[in-house]
Amino acid sequence: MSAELLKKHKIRVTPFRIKVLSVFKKTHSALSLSDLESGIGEFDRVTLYRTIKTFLDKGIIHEILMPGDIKKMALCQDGCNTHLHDHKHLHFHCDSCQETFCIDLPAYPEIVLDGFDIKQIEIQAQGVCKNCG
Amino acid sequence: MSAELLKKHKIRVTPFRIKVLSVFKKTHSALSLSDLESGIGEFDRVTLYRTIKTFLDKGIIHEILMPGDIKKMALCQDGCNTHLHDHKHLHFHCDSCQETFCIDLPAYPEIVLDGFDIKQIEIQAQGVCKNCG
DNA sequence: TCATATTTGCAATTTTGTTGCATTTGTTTA
DNA sequence: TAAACAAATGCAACAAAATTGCAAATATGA
Repeated sequence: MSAELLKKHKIRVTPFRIKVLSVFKKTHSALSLSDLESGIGEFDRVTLYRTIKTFLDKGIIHEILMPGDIKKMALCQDGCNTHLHDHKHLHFHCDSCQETFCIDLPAYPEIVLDGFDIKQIEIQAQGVCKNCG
Repeated sequence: MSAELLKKHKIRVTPFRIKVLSVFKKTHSALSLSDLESGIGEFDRVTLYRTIKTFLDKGIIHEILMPGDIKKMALCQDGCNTHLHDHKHLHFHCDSCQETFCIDLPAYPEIVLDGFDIKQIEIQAQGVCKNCG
């Protein structure tokens, strides 16, 4: 339940935040800013910006940036919080339906670069998704 | 030489484009929009936007989007053109010096997802680079 | 060198994001 | 359950970033 999620991250439960979360929960793919805007209905732009910022800071949602200036957001996994975003999944963008999905990977690829200390790896994939293929 | 690069992609050789390319060639890391702006000196913003758009379209440069809303650009490999961007490298962002590098990989990870037709994979890594580590 | 399509630079406009502040609301605790 | 207080909201004003249309300038091929 959305209220629990907010409490877990120690921020207040407000109608607007519940509304935003409900838009995220309604879909299984990641949302762009305009997806959110149209999903919410009437809203104040400033409040939405601040809500998104808070959700990002608290580890409630994460940003997904894909080639072609595509910027989306999706709900985080349970383990995420303000300081740690640990997503053992890749982000897949379908060139056909334009949707972006978070897909869990059984084994996350290991990459070693001599001299570099790699702290985090993100994988972005593009192609045709299960529904469109 | 920069003029050759423009000719190869069938666009006109102009002082402004040469200037922009020279900024790219001067550095080994990827450039943000403001890096470019300060590298060029005096310029018209509209012309810069259009030049970037043209270079992206023609496959002369590619965009790199990293977590934290970091957006940079870098010169493409030889093989790139309007329709195909084939980068067998990963993008590494150093949390210390804030620079972003394209790093060639000897072996690019193979990823298979049941039902999905993966056409392209991009890997973004974060951590501490060779120079800072 | 000329003709022509491309590119540039400017002005105006639109879109996107930010700041400050007064009001409202959620939560804690007595 | 009421009061107290911090957090969140909504509005207005502002600032920054990006886009459009168009006239003038320029690169290129004949």
